[in-house]
Amino acid sequence: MLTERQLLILEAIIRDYTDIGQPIGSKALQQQLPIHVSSATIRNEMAFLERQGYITKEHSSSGRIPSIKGYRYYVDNIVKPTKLDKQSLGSIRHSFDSEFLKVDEIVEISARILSDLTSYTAIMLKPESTDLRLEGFRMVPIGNQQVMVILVASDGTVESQIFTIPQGISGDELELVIRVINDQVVGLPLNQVITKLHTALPILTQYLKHPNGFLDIFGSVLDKAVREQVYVGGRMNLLNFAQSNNVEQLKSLSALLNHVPNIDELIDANKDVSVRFGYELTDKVLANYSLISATYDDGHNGEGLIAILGPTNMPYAKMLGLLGAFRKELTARLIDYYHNFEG
Amino acid sequence: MLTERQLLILEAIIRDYTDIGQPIGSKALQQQLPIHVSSATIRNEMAFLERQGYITKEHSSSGRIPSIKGYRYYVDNIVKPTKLDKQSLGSIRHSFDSEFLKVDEIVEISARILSDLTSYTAIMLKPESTDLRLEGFRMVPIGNQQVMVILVASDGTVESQIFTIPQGISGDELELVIRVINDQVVGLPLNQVITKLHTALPILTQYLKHPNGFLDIFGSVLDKAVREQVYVGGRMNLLNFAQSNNVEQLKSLSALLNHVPNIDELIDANKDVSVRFGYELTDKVLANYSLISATYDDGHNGEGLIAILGPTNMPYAKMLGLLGAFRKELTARLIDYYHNFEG
DNA sequence: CTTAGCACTCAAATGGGTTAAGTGCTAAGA
DNA sequence: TCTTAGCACTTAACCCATTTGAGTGCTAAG
Repeated sequence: MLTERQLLILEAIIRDYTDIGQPIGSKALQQQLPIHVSSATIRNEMAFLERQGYITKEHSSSGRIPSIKGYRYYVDNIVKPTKLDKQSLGSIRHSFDSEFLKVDEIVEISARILSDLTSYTAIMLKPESTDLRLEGFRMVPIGNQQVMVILVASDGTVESQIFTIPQGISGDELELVIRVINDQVVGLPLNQVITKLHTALPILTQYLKHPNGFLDIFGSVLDKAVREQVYVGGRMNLLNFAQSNNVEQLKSLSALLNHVPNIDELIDANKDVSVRFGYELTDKVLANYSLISATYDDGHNGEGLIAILGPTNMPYAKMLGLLGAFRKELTARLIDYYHNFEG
Repeated sequence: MLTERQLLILEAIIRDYTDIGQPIGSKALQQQLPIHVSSATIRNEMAFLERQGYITKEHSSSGRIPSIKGYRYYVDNIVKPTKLDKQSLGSIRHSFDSEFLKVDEIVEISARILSDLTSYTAIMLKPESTDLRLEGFRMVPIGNQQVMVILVASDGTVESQIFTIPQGISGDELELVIRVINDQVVGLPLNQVITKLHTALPILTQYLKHPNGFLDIFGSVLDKAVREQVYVGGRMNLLNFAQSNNVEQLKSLSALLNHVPNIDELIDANKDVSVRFGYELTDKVLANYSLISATYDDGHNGEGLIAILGPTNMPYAKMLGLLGAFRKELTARLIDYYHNFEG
């Protein structure tokens, strides 16, 4: 158990270190602590904190830096999220303002807003759409030989795709295709639609199996609607915080962002907002980095994920405040979205 | 005028320098030149080339590196584009394979392919769509309160947008809107559509002017179709070739990519494939870098632009070969696209 | 015109000396 | 028992001189 003074010192070390990025010495601490003790006393306390594993040194005569245990203790027990400033809140709301945004776009925009506000890299996961059904199907003639195929899912998601009608299919045949699809697969869960079209409707296969035909269209469009999608904002912000002299590391981080793995490992599912340190993860690419994540629930699908990837020495108080507020705004915006759709 | 031997030496210097990135000395040249002369002779020739301004030194006793004049002479007079290898050609064709791609997607994919094949950064400009007309207009009911608005341009471009019907507009009123739009603005050039809707159809304004109403939809959708669009592939490849120790420069390059300026200055419009060196440009952000660009013509719109941004010491022979071949493939793909649309 | 030979140049690497920030420890004071 | 002044000690960072090696220009002979 840490004394009041030790807590003060640990917090000050972390706050200073996340500010200036340099090891913190006893004299620097002395000057800014609210209590007045000599630097020798602070050194004693620091030695204690080091024995307990909360801080560490870069070399035997350097100042102290927080250890992972120290960071962990700080984010779990000490930190108070900073209230988000009016201006940032305004810019979040402004970005969500348009009524025409689809869920995908809202999530994508979110990644950009977050990376802009933090100068770090933002990762957004769209909620996994389980038990979606195919609610509607339209086919709209566009040009001589083209139609637009439109699929509407039960959550209001709309996907569309232009499709060139193969030579030798008459209008009547198309009518038939449309009718059968409406009768047979509208209402089915999305993941059963393709199977049903493949197996249960042999009568259609002569049209459906045409190369590059309907089945491909359906497949790719359904895929788009169902697939768990990851949006990354501010990739280039890596340059702000990653060790820019180590190009190899920058590249592997960048590669990681293109293929975000093991989401479950990256978050603490028990909390609305959680902090994971790269050192705590098995994948050592993320050592030196820290992931602050929050879940959000749009009320219609599974949980989505918001995450900020930054250096281990992030200003956690500010980031946690920002992420918490953003989480609320996003959830409100999504609920509003579905409200519009249903109302 | 340069002698045969001087040409050989200049070419070898450039080839080696683009390979290894180090100044080239007389002995290294001696070993690989097809002619057999002493290093002293080569030194004499190098001194001559330096007096003429084709090569230069980093310091008084270093090997030689090409000057901009040397690069310019090389790309204008010496270089022979390397034939693209079968494998790369295959991967280009494979990426263009799907029949369902829209022009935007083809161009976007192009940026990715090019950056992957070169390890540099690719910039693609969609042809500016002048004199497009609005060829078709559809409105498809989707949910209780939503319709999908679909606009078809005369080149086959299709843009769509979900639209929530304002409260208090009846089905009959919507019918009226649709009919008037079909009668009055279908067939007009895209850039006149909005004006016409605004001014010449006061009868509709009560519906059209509704907050977040049709006019906004039309505006944003038309905008998407007309706007000159820039796609950038391989931003992260900057890390491969930009001076990675200079984070500031990386950022300004990255910023440049987000707002590609003065296209006309960047290309030599007289050639299918051209090379511009950053040092030749007024904007000094691009000093040290080189832009290989090619135009392409889809036969329906203005010219589009393909460009590769890399270091000044790029392997030009290979890059020119690649870009030339890519240009052909892309043009063929686009012609095929429009053929499908019209056929 | 070519080439061997040689003095010369300069960046990069190496290594010693100094500085400054910071520590741990000890002994005295409250 | 806790706090503090004092001091010896450690180490990265910086500076500066020296060495090394790759490469050049020039000269004189073939």
